Amino acid sequence: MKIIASQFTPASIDCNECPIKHRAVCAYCEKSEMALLEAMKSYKTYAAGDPIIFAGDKMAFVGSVVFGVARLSQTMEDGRKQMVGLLLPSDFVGRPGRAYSAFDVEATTEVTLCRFERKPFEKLLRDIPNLRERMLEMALDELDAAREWMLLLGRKTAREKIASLLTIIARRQNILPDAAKNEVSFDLSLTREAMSEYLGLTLETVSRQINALRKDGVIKLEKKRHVIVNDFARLLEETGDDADGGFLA
Amino acid sequence: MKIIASQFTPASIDCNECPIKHRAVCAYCEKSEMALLEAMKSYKTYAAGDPIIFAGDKMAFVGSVVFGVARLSQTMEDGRKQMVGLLLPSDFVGRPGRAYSAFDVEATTEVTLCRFERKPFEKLLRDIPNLRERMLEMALDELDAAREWMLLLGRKTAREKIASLLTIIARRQNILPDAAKNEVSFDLSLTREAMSEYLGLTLETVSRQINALRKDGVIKLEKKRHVIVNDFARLLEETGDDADGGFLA
DNA sequence: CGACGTGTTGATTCCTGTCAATACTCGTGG
DNA sequence: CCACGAGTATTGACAGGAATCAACACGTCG
Repeated sequence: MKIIASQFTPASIDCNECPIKHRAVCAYCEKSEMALLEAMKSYKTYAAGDPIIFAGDKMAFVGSVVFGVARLSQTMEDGRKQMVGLLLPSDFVGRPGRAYSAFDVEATTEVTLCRFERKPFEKLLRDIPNLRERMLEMALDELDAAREWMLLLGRKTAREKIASLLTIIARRQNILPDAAKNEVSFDLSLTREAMSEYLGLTLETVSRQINALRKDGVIKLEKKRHVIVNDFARLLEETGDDADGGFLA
Repeated sequence: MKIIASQFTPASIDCNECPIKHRAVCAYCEKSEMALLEAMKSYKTYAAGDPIIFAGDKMAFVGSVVFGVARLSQTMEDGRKQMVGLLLPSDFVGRPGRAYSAFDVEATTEVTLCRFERKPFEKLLRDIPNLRERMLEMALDELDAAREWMLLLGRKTAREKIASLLTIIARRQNILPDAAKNEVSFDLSLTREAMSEYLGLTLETVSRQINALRKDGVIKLEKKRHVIVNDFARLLEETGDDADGGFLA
């Protein structure tokens, strides 16, 4: 058995110290409300590749991603697979008001969840306006993201899809380019296969297009998973999106 | 100028008589809460093809589709276009908490909206828990629908896409097949072009695949826009989805 | 070292897009 | 009444981009 970092993470975290407290579903809660959540939370860590929930399974809990990357996906009978959600720290897992999961949830890297049993959480959602408000806001944000993703899946070329994914990952890691230095670098926490599931491509096409972008000088690669972008504006052009759309939003 | 039906529809509707009162955003509201909404609502009708909001425009209002079909879509600089929402009666238009629309909204058929000014509506959303609860529920439902749609866009073949769209339209018009007679028929309120925007295809491919399904005896056509399905189970097989997935949900 | 997971690269196929010509439908106006 | 035109839909020929099938390279771990 591999030794994984989680074995050294504390069994629990003080909510005041929580790295996602400003963006998670609890972000708007007041002290007294936090106490209610804190009383019922528990942490669980999943190894990279482990399933968290299967589609059709009973959802006993919901929760927030604290560390790591998880993904939401759907699989067709013949094995075709499409990722439909990329869950980074502060993102919410599970759907209140629904007993069974419509999607598979898997850990992509090692993932730590802050979990709540579904039923009690749903009660808090009814009782705490601040919680429900944040939940609504997050759902609407995800809906917007899903719709951007639909444009990518339905209309973009393979090259544009790759460029778009790279900018999305760069943005979500908050490694936005300085006005001063236009260079960014970041890790792809996804394998080529995971990228292909995200983009609706085969992993071969992903590999080819990444290398095409490299050959064209749009990106540089280090160790296959680390990307260096010298000219972020150039990468943005390759996405097919409006030049400035992403930054004004 | 063409004479349109809307010129004969009443300027306002009593909420008690509203055809969407059980499913719209106001569905959970009590009498006193309905009164607040009723005081601020106004109706507006748009002709088929008319824009309702442009992406980037200030959103002065939000509202519910009462009659007709509208669509939410995104356009790339070079004209590629992807529909990202199909809005049928009771569906909500606009995003509370956001001043500018991220998407284009257009009337596909003639559409009547029950509109609320955005700012006052947002205040009610804060004040009326029943309203916020329904709003959250609708947002989560739309998110699930968007994720199903992503599977369609990313992984399904053209033929599967068409079959899927037909079942979606049949379901949303609540023309589910009787256990007794397995035959359903319904109108496509979408042009071939609108279908292509929904499915991430060209209109030529849509036309070809519809006719392929017809030649294979899966569907029959009347007047190009009316579909008759003799064997709904057969159509479901063509979608690529799990045979029973849709019905258990 | 060998096995496995991951990634790259090549040859080929085929589905869908593109370009183009031709019907069909429905109003409008001569 | 028929001709005309615009919008919608079908059909064909062809091209191209991504999928498929297959071989091989790289790194890590046992």
